[in-house]
Amino acid sequence: MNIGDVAQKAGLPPKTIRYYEDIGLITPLRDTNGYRVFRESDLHKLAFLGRARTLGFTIEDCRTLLALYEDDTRASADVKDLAQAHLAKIEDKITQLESMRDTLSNLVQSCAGDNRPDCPILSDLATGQH
Amino acid sequence: MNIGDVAQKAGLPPKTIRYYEDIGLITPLRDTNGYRVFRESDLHKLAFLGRARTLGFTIEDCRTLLALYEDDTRASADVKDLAQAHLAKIEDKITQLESMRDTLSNLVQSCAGDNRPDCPILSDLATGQH
DNA sequence: CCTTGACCTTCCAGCGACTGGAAGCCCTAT
DNA sequence: ATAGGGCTTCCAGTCGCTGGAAGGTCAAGG
Repeated sequence: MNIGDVAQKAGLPPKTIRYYEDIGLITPLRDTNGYRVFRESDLHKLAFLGRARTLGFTIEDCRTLLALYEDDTRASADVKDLAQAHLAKIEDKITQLESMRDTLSNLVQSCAGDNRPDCPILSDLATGQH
Repeated sequence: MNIGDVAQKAGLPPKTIRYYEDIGLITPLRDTNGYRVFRESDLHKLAFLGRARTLGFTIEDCRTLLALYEDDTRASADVKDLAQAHLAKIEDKITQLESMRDTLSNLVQSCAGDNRPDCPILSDLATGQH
C-alpha cells in the first residue's frame, strides 16, 4: 500500500502520516524507489492513532497507548489511569469554556448591535465591571 | 511605570507584555536607559487585553477590539458581530469536547482497571467498535 | 568605591500537531 | 516524448506565549 491508499483508508492526510513516521509512531517499509510501503499492521496502527486523536489524546498519550496495546502483559489499570487523567483535563477545559460562554453570551445579549457606539462589551473589557 | 509594576497591575507576565509590544498591540515609551516606560493608558490597554484573552478572543480579535474601543465612531454592531462569531466557536468547541467526554467516560467506566490486560478502551481504539 | 542582587534589555529556540509549499523523482498512459 | 498524478525531502509557518542566555542598569549596603 502506498501512502495515498493508506491515508484514504485510515482517514488521515498523507502529511500527518509522514509526520507520524518522523516522530516514530509508525515505521513503514520502503520500496526500492523510496516510496513508503504500508502493511496491514501499519494501517491498523494509523486507524488506532486516528481514533485516539479524535478522543483528544495527545501524541505522547497515543505513543503510550500504542505501547500498552502491543504489550500483552499490560495492566488495564494503566490504560484506565491514562484515560481518566485525560478525561479530567477535558472536563476542566469544558468548565473553562462554559465560563467564557456564559460571560460572552451575557455580554452579547446586552449589546444593542446597532450603529451607535455605546457597547457594553467594550465597557466590560475596559473596566472589568459587569 | 516599569514593566514589572505594570505586569503586576495588569496581571500579565512581563514576557507577555514585551510580546504584545513586539506585535504592535501597545507602544510604551522608552527611558534614556532603554527601559520601557508605561503610561496609565498602556496599563489600561493591557488590562483590556488581559480580559479579552481571558474570554478566549484571539490576538487578532483583540487587535480589532482595541481598535474599535478607541474609535468613537464605531458601531456596536461590529463589536457584537465579533463577539457572536467568537461565541459560536466556543460553543462548537464545547460540543466537541462534550462528545469526547461522553465517549471517554463510557470507556473509562467499562474498564476494570485491574492488573489483567483485557481493556475495552484499547479494544475500542483498535476496532472503532463500542 | 565596590559589590551584590534585583531588575531591565535583546535575541534565539521551543512548545503541539500538524500544514503549506517548493523542488524534484517516479510511474503510467497516450 | 510528454503530460499527469503521486511520491519524496526539506523548510517555514501556524498560535501565543515561555524559557533561557548574555549582558546593561540601578539602588542599597559595607
